[in-house]
Amino acid sequence: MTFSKYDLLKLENQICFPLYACSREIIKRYKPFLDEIDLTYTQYIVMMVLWERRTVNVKELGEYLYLDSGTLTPLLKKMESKDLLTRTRSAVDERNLIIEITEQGEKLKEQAINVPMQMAQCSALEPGEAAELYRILYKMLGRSEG
Amino acid sequence: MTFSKYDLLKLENQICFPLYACSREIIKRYKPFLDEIDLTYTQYIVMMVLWERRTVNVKELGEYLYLDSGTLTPLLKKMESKDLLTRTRSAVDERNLIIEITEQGEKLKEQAINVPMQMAQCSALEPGEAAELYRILYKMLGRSEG
DNA sequence: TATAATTAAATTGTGCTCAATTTAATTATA
DNA sequence: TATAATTAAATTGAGCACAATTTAATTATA
Repeated sequence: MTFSKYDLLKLENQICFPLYACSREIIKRYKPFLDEIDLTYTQYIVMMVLWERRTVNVKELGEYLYLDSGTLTPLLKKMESKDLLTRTRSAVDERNLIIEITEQGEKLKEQAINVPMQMAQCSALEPGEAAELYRILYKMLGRSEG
Repeated sequence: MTFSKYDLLKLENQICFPLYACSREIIKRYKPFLDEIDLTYTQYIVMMVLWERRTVNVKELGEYLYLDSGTLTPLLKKMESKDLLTRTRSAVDERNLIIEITEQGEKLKEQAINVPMQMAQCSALEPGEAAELYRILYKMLGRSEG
């Protein structure tokens, strides 16, 4: 077996590529389940934050989800028009936009409960592997946990 | 500690979310290095295939990269206009579009060689962790290797 | 061998994603 | 307290990503 400096440029030697491919493949697997509750994947993770916290501002939301206002602003406007959340300027500091879940948004949680269960069926990983994957990914993200 | 059926809906209990976030964060880290050789990340992985194989058709390329013609067609047209590759219908079967690397494209490999080296500096993972991550991701993708 | 079925790209339309810039509000400083 | 610096969202523009449909070529079948 001989090695070349070009080996580093082979697709099979990249760590980012399977990460990128895997992320998109799994999001595709979510699609049929998310279609049933009329959410895109990005809308779904926004709802996850709101189901836990009820209220959050755009900056915090962006930090949680690693998304910026260029992505979030139009997304949140669309979700507001779907009556999943409200957008209100903070009275204390008008630079901040406060996102709050609506009753409709809360209700959706009951239907969404089936999504992670259905997705779990799709995974080919052993529980230990999933845990290890989880740990490594959060290490890469530079957080100790979620 | 009490558990609820809603725990499954918490962002911190998802495996897809850190995958999705991590993928985008790493691609962002590539950007300054890829800017130097005037490639986007998607163009970079197309070039990786061409640096290894010189020639490939769109269907095969899509299988390697998990991308469809809706993504690849405009991408490849742009790369053709940058003189990185040529697009030619197969004489044997005109449904197939043959992508071939140009001399320019070959030359770019010399500059690109620095990209994986520079990226390696950015990684916070131990070699063993990177290997394990790699193994698990390809298992999820349903391939034995890259 | 006409017709039907299949296949490979291209096209269309929707929805992110992000860098860079702008706008408006707040805070720090001369 | 005016002015400068900082901050949070919004805006703009470029580039994917993908589902669904269309077009054109090839293969299978009646």
